[in-house]
Amino acid sequence: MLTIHNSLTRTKQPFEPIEPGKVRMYVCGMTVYDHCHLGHARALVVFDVIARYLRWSGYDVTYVRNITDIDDKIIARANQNGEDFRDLTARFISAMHDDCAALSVLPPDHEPKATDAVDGMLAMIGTLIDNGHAYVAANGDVYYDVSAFPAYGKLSGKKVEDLRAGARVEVAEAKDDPLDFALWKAAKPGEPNWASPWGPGRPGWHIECSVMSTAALGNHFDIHGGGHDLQFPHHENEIAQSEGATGEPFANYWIHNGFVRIADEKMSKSLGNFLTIKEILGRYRAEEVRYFIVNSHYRSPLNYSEEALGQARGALERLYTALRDLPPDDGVDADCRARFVAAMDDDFNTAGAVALLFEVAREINRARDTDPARAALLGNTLRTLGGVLGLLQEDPVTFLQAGPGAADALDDAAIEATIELRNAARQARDFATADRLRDELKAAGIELEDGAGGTAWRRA
RNA sequence: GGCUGGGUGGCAGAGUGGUUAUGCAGCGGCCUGCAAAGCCGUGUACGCCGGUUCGAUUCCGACCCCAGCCUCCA
Repeated sequence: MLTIHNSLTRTKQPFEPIEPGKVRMYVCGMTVYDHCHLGHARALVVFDVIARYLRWSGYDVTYVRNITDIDDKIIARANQNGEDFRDLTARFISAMHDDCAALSVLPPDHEPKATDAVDGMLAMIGTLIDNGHAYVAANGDVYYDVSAFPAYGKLSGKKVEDLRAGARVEVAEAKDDPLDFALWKAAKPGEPNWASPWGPGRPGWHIECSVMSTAALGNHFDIHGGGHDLQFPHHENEIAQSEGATGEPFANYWIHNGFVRIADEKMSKSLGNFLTIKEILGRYRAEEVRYFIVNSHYRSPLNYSEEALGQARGALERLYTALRDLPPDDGVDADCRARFVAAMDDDFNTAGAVALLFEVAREINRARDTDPARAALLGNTLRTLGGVLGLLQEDPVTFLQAGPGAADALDDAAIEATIELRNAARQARDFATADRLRDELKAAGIELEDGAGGTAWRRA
């Protein structure tokens, strides 16, 4: 039985989909004005794993992850570059897709863009005005009236009075209440804009997600996810908009992933302490990054460090080494599967699931010589369960020989030629020469392993 | 200040009212010409102080410290 920690209730609860066997899930995606950083990678990977696991568990999953392709930052960046905002966003959407592919993040079923959903936003804003949840301000903006939604604060645990007490003073106050937020922003000169009943303008950020989610999944759906920083105000506002407009409950389960930290601080654009996915992939393999993310619980803070990524490399080497030289098999060991499921069913405990992977690897190594059939079965088990986490899908020898990915001093042919020379020396019991050749390779980053079937090598 | 979530062995990171997490690194052994890989063994970890209990890292209370949100943010 799958249990999920629901941000809405702040408790772990059994997962019961609205429609048996089906899961409808919406996750807030990227605002595309720059390259994705490691924090984005975590969100991408976390929800990718959740979608993969739900599917593997037998659910018919509809996974929607949006793209915010119009907002203040996009406009500012496009102006700064002197280009049309559409060119800017097209470029970064493409870059994001490259990052996703590198990290084995599967495409969602739908990936709606805000600029394609403006009609729906106009409709929802109209409904909110009509039913008294929103108002048109003197400056042409349309605001949501927080006081008309008594449940406001239920997701974030905040009280309206507290928020009002802490509210910052706004310049040029057009709102009735500092807590009210923009649904529609009247166009300023030179800004991209769309026609609306309230004059030309553009949508507020929060309304986008209310509209794109319900358009794809219906008014009431199962899971809504996103980064922990979106919980307030973004997700709180989505609830207010959607429930205010439809009168139906919005999402049943809210899932928020924790941040990536660097030196005990949140990694973010605004702090400027971020590493882009591309930068990291220049130094570490994508699978190492993915392992690093999946090796901790999705709600915990994840501290970035060189050492942690280095440990991911060692861990994956162990797993792939166990997978090497096994006969094919298409079975999955029932006991291992059950233990994997028990971990994942406990609020997607990927760290516990990864621990099980290592136990399977040890069993393979034990059975390898004594019970090859069992080793083969466990090998397929390891590969299959790893695959649910998006890991261990490469050919083991390819993975081990590929090394860290930096430019290599020696190519494969040179390595193999040296190994042949060395083995000839070993044959002649000229161990001094053999050891010298091995030392040369080691100096070039190549580790040798003499086995019954010959000499294997890998880049360390 | 209000509201969230944390503090686990050298590092990373799960979990539990009493019995081995797991990985990386280390140490000893086996294997090996020697290594490597692998296997076996090996670490009196659970922020501090009280309380409940036969027994608490695990429950309760106070305290200290850290991060996040309250402004754009995965």
